[in-house]
Amino acid sequence: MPELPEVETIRRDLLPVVRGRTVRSAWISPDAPRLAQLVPAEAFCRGLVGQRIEDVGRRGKYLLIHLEGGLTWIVHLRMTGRLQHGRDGCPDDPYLRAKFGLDDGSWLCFMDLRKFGTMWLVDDVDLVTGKLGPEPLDDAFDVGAFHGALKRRSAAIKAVLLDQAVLAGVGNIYADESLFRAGIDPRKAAQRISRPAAGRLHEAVVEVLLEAVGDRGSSFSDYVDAQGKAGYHHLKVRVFRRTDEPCFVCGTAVRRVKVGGRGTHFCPKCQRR
DNA sequence: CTTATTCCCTGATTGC
DNA sequence: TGCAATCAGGGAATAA
Repeated sequence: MPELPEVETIRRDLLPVVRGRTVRSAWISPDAPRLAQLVPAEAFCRGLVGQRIEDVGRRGKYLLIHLEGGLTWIVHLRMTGRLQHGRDGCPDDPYLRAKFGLDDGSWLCFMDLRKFGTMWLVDDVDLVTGKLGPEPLDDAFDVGAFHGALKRRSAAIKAVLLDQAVLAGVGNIYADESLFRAGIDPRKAAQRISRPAAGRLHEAVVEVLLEAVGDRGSSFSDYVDAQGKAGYHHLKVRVFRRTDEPCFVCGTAVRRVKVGGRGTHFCPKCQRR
């Protein structure tokens, strides 16, 4: 499942191969009717053809392909979406939902088993990303403001970490990993997190995300980078999907519970309420 | 404003 | 073994 580190890896992969390229053709599969947002697929494709790619950015889990002339092509991969660059065409994949031909003969290929992925073509990025919280790897991710946001929420800290309006880009994997590193029980009410604990969590989120970016993301199931290769960070996780396996710190069996409707993994000894 | 629940989607897993 | 029910989860929509 692509979270901030996975989307950032794709951004970095795509930037040098698509910058300066012009979209020559666009196709969206009729079996992916929800892929193009706001406008029908045909209008979306028409709007994209002829556009030159100026830059590739990211906001949270959203990939921002900035086009010359002010439009931005926004891609969200959700659960199983993949965005790959093909030198001479797209992979022969039954879940290929869209493909975009570039003026150097290469292709941008979008695969998505579960069809949750979405794209927008907008002149105002804020229309899509306006409600997102701070970027955890920017200076804008301030400890004091973070603790203040937690103070206002009675929900479990795990659920609040997943709220993109509090913090942009953290999903299930990195929420569990960050809480483990900070030694906080994921079920603890966010408003009961002390200032020192909020400081530890702030630091843990940044560390975990930086390490995962360095490892080119985690490939638990579907995620691959823009070349179709897996990341490495799933080999290093401490709790995520390690149910009943021993904690690397204390040996206690990792527990799995549901928090905010999401599978949640933690060490009952290292992470206390 | 908040929180909890449902939905989208399909392959993998679980249960009888 | 076989088939149906459940699970996985990001985020939008909806209910309360």
